[in-house]
Amino acid sequence: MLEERKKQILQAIIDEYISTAEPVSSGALVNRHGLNCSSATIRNEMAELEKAGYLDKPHTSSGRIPSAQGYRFYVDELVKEDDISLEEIRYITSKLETRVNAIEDLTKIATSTLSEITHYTSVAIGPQNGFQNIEEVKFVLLGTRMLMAVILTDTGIIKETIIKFDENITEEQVNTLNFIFNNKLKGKPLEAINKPLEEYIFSEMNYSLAVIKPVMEQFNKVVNEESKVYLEGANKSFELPEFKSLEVARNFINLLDTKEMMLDLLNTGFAKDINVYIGDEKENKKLKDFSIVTFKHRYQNKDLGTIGIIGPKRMDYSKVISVMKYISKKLNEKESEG
Amino acid sequence: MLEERKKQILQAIIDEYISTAEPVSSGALVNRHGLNCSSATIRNEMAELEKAGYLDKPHTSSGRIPSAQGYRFYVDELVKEDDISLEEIRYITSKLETRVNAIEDLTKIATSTLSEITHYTSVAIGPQNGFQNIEEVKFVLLGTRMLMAVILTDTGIIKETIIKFDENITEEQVNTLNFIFNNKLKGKPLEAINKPLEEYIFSEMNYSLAVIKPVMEQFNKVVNEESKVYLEGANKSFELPEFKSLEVARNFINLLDTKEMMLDLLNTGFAKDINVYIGDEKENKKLKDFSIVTFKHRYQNKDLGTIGIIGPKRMDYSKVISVMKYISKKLNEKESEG
DNA sequence: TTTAGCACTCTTTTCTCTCGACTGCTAAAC
DNA sequence: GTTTAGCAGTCGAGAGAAAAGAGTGCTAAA
Repeated sequence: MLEERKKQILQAIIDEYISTAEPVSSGALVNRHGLNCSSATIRNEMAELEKAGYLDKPHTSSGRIPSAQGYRFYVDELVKEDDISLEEIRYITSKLETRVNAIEDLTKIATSTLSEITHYTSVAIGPQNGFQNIEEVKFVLLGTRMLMAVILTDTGIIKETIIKFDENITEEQVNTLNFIFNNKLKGKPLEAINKPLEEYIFSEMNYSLAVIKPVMEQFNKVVNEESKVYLEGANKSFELPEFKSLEVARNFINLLDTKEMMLDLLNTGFAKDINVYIGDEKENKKLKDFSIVTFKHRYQNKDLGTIGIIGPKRMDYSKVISVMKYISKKLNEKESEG
Repeated sequence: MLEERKKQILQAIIDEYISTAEPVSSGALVNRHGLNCSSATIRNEMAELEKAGYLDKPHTSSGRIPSAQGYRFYVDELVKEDDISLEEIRYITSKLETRVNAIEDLTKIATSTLSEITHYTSVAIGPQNGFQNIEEVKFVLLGTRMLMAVILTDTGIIKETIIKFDENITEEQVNTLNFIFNNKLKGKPLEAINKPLEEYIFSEMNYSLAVIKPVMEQFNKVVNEESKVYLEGANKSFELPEFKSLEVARNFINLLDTKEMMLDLLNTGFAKDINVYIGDEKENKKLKDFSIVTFKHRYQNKDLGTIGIIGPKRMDYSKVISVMKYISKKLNEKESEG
């Protein structure tokens, strides 16, 4: 709907603003981007782009900055999705080739690599419990009054928890627990660990309450606990000019430090492979100065967690999206091998 | 060595500065603290305290602020060690009564409680591996090609790790592993997991390399991995006036974000129960504007980790030290019970 | 030894002025 | 019809000056 030249100019303005963080003037555009017209022509076009809502002006006699709508158009239509160098590809590949034993470690490596390459702050959370099925449950006696329970799910995520008892536990009791829980839970979603199960075991199995009660309590905790938030490169954001504003810096810290907020931000809205939320598109006032880009760490359509970047609205979307696409692809390949 | 009145005045100045963050004038002291003399007298005393090195003056016509030496004297001689209310005692007690299964969880609860009460940023790390002895090692088969190894130490810390294999593992092999490792490691310090052990098992036990190699690799990782840094209330610090300075804020973020630095800060120097490092007393330029107060989470002289507070030099030492003392005591009682 | 009083110092705030960067518009050129 | 040169007008950033205010140090008296 925008004429070709308007698109070009809009792209040039946003690119310029992304790299300088300063309002962009008509003169600067003509100088630094190969546009075949004069600054006066640019000024006319800019005025129209502003009228159409793609640009803002901090004050009458200043250059233009992109509006929220401008960024949105840029992300939807103008972004380069292969803005990634050979060197970066090599670096990512080498990082992701690290042999890991726990799948969460792979998410962590991907997250820190993402931050290293983009120089923004990256975050990750594990998968939501809801979408995981139990493959196996194992109880192990530690000492005489302590059990470790290990729950293996079909995503490869392993949850382990420790259960303490007031009386000694026998090997036989451990075996019974193993039998009961595998019998009832194998193949079921994690949510099968709930009150009805507890009641069933109490009544039908007629099994010692002193043993089963602490186990169920702890299992419930594991199922209901929030996933951990993994954060990388928080300090990098503080080098950016927008963080000179105390309010912006404080909002940022607040955001990162509020686990519920991070979980909420990373857990909603996955219409596309890569999802971009510009400013307060997520209806969160604290986000007004920031953008969030997320993708799901997936394997065979199983959710292994969410990885994201949180940075200034003026973030290098092309680079971030390109790198994410590549990492996402590599993660998938990696899983398939092993 | 300081006359009584000088001490009183120094205390009043530091108390005042701690609560206002503004240079303290002679007038303000007379008004707000019950000193039986005029502002002129105070001015004379202040001049002497400054000459003796306890106070600084930002500029000729301003009030005084404590110098590093002033804070040091305050912490060593003037601090109130029971600056804790009944309400706070109740809150701490209730928090620490939470039944936990893993000891690390207790450290975490203590850390977050500390931050909640003092309103400063608190940090914690687990114990150093060096001081722990192995009580038991257990291998558990998960699926067909995966083992979980659990190492139980005498501090109650449980380390678990996952080991993946390229070929199937039999129950018999698991039993052999359990036998070998318990045999060699029970009662030994964690560091017994090292090259010589590996070589011994290779040569003397003549046990399949395909099995033992991944196990030793993963064990080595566990023994050598750095402890996790647990952080609570980073955003609270940003409400403080000193964080209006961009440089201070940046240094702070940098500090918290650099794991090695945090480990270093929390792992050295435990002459007393509670250790206070004012400004760059720890020879770290980044700390110039901050103070750190730490204590060891101990049980029967076993190190269960370190808990600390990192805040502005102008921190409420009396409150921080009092709360820490109480939490430390409670942690000890708690362990003794159960 | 303490205190009142006052001159002096230095910061903070406010105001004004100038400089410079851009824009928007008009009128001419293509 | 579109593009461009030119120029008036707008606004912010920065420099300086001036005034206000907070506090000290010193002197001399209590």
